[in-house]
Amino acid sequence: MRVATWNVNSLNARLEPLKEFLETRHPDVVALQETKIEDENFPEKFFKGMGYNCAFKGEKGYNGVAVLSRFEFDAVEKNFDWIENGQKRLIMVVVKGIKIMNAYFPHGKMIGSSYYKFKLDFIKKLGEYLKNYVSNALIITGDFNVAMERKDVYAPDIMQYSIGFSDAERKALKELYNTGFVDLFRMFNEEGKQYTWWDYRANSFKRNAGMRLDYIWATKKLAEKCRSCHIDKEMRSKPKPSDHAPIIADFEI
DNA sequence: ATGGTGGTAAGACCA
Repeated sequence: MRVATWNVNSLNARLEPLKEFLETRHPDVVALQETKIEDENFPEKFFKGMGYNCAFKGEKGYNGVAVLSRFEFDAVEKNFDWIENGQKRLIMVVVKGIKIMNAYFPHGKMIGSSYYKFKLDFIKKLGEYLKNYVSNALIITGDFNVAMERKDVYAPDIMQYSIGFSDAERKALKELYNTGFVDLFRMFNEEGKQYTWWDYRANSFKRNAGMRLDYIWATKKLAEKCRSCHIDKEMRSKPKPSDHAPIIADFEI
């Protein structure tokens, strides 16, 4: 079973690259973030035609999450208003007996801002919710908007004072992680300078000035069945890319 | 590299 995640930065703008991704990578389940599309306009038939069932929750212009799956959904849960405060950031599905939480964490804007406090609160509440399920087969994936370690950012000494790598954000994410997850990418690759996001500006991709903000985490027993996990950097190098690269994980399931 | 680019939507806002 192949699971992927990708912040597409607008589904409409990324339909062609996403089509190519599905046709060449053959994922079974794909978690998408920043779809920026309301449910009535979601191109469900387009994906159905490619063999994917769709679960989605979106809004116009901002946020929005979706899951594409070759397997039937055993369940779809969208009611996380107490965590996301009306923003469309969380959708959870069950496929093949595995719970998959697809999350688009808040950006936080500026350290100390109300957006920042909302981000920290979001991570805390999400952790409290997922704690109930960590003894089972559970995946949390998506754009977490926080880099975990110094080697996950291109300039750690400077960036510890900027959004996405501040102490409080890293601490909050570490607490969520320590409830019982394994970072699948780090199971196979301990090297630094392995990023999932590069700013569109300032030639960041060519300079590899990026951050590792996107993850696929699995609970421990499920992680033991993971055979590979890599960042699909090629999708970031193509024309009209998202600013994020997909991540792909393969399970012996 | 404190400026840059890109998406949405029609002037800013968000990332």
